[in-house]
Amino acid sequence: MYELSFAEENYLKAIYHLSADGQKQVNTNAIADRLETRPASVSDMIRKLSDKGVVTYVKYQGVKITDDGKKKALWVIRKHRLWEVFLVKKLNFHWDEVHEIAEQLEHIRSSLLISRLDEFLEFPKFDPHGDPIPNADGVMSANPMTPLSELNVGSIAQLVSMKDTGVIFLNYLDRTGLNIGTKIKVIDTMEFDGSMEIEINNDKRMSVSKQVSDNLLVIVE
Amino acid sequence: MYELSFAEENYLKAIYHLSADGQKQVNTNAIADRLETRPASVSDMIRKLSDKGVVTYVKYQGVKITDDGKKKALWVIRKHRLWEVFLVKKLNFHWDEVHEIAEQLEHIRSSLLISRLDEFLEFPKFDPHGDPIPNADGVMSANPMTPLSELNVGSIAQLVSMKDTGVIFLNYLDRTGLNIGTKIKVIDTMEFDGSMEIEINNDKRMSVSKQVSDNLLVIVE
DNA sequence: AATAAAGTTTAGGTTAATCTAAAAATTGTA
DNA sequence: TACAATTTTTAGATTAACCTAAACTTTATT
Ligand SMILES: [Mn+2]
Ligand SMILES: [Mn+2]
Ligand SMILES: [Mn+2]
Ligand SMILES: [Mn+2]
Repeated sequence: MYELSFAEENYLKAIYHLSADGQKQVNTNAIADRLETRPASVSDMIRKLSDKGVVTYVKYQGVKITDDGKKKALWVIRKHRLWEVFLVKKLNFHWDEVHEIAEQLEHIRSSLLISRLDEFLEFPKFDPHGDPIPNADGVMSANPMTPLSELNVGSIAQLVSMKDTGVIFLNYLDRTGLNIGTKIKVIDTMEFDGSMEIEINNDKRMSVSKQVSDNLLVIVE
Repeated sequence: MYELSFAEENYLKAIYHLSADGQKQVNTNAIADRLETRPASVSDMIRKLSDKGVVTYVKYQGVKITDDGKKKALWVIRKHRLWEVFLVKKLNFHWDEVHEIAEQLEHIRSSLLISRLDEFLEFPKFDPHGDPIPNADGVMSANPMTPLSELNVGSIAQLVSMKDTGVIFLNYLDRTGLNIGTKIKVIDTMEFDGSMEIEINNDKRMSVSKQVSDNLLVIVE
């Protein structure tokens, strides 16, 4: 049972992300762009990955990730996202500061470490950017994200991402206490203007306009 | 400002440890032994480290770490030991399971990460093996470890390590409630057999033989 | 002091991961 | 369809980190 090098893991992850969950074939230049490397280096690496059985490869026709490759890519992604949660939830990093560090931490080898970390973080389903965390078997069990505005009265959901990521909107959210991870319960919806009465973190009640609820992406419990 | 590679960091750390805090010169074979590598590889690496100014080197006469090298080694050691504390205190690892994982984590590059981790762990002074954690400037401010047997009556200390790490001894300690971190107060010493009456965690009193107190390493408060 | 043993370095190779430049294949377009 | 543009691969290098085998220094022993 071989182990992938850091570089191989990074390539595999890039291929996975570029392939829309392993469906599409991925072109050499796309990989080179994403990893800020040269197409020639990508060709070299693709040969190696295909020898190891994590991708299939026909010259000049791009690369496709195999089931084994997908499993390995998702394991790296799981580690990356769990570490991001750790950095934000436990070490008080802001969600836009954690990527580079997680890029390093994702390569630490120890499945026991990751299961303990998962437990310590209370089995989060999403990372601080709202991306779902694969489980230990590489399955992303989580529901897809929906705009808050589509929920019915009584629904309980978790804020995981924003469509509008402009400073003005993010500032507004900061002021109101709407952060990624916040629990939201829909108390009421107002027909006439589409605004919504919500309760956040089982505590504070507030009203949000349709414009706001359209831009808040949540996962229903 | 260059950065050391993982391999360079591991060599430098080995040299630091083998040199008794940077005092002594270190021989090629000793480094090779410690890193389970070949003397020829060590010679190669020593040239590189000396080009980078972290060691001084006279052929056939071993290597000596420079002030800059010492600082860099201590930075890696700081990271290693803080991660060990994290693994034991937060992820419930046992102190004898953490070394290999810390050996990987020590190479993660981010000083902000380490200062946040330090804070999260409430600025620990010792790692789970009782070794002192250097501060951000590379200074180990903590008192050195001494065998419990050397303390005077009335001394208060913390159990930080064991000389004998055999299963039989560790089992004995488990049964008696003597764990790493335990607070120990010396109540009395018996001249005739060197045994000691101690109080642990401000609570239970017990007697330990000279053989035991010789093997318990403590830090005096 | 001479020689044997031990320790260390050098010479010459390998593998992983990168690069540039040039060749080859595919794709787009007139 | 022909040819140009784009994409991809190959050829040939480089650097880091290893290795074995052989040469060279230092140290220990008769
Ligand atoms: Mn990475
Ligand atoms: Mn993320
Ligand atoms: Mn290491
Ligand atoms: Mn330790």
